[in-house]
Amino acid sequence: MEHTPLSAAEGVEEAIRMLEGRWKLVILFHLFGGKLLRFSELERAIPAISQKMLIQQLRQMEKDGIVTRIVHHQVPPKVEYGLTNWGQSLCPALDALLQWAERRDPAKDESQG
Amino acid sequence: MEHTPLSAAEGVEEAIRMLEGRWKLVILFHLFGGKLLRFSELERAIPAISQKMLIQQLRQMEKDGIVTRIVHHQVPPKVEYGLTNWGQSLCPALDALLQWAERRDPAKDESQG
DNA sequence: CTGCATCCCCCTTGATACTG
DNA sequence: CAGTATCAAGGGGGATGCAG
Repeated sequence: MEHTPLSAAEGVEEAIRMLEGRWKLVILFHLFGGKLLRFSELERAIPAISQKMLIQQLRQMEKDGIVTRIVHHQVPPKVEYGLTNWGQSLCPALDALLQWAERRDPAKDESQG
Repeated sequence: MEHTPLSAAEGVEEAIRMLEGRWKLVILFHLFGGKLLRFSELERAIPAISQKMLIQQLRQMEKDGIVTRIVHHQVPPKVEYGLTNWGQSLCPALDALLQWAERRDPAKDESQG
């Protein structure tokens, strides 16, 4: 099955919505590599984010099947967040995005035709 | 130069901001392949977008060096939009994103550990 | 046809305080 | 430690009207 620009746009549009928001990608980057991070660890890793935003984005991504939430029933509470297989599979895409981002400075050739 | 998850997040974050918004990716998809589209053609290609959003996102991306604006000084006015080389180089990233998006349905294995 | 300006809504984000 | 509740602010985005 091939994808036309139209249908491709449709498909990606949905994916994009899952990644939208000011913090999701940042969170994902901290989770890549199969790392499991506690709520507080993520908080410390991303100082600029508020608890509300962190939990909100996390929940959203969990609902979308990108991240998993692992609850350890103990005192004090311990909850870890990681990526699902699908979430892990986002790595190539994000990496490509990173490559692109780094192409900004060098060899910037505005002429497109 | 290697990139830590932290610095990678920082770099991509800026790239992401350029792609953020409900319509930018959709617009980009219609422009991939070196296609030049007129304003009205883009409008028709993306019925759900308003003129304001279209021109706004276009301008933004032009400012960011992703798209080029080609004005034909004639009557009636004719303006075409296309991708810069840098914009074209986004293709792999978007394609990877597309691959990811299409992995949703098949082989969906939530178990991540 | 192309593009900009204005008004308006409301969702996202954010700051703070509180609970289990 | 983890998560929720509430209130306030800003910007994204929609509808409409106007101009070159």
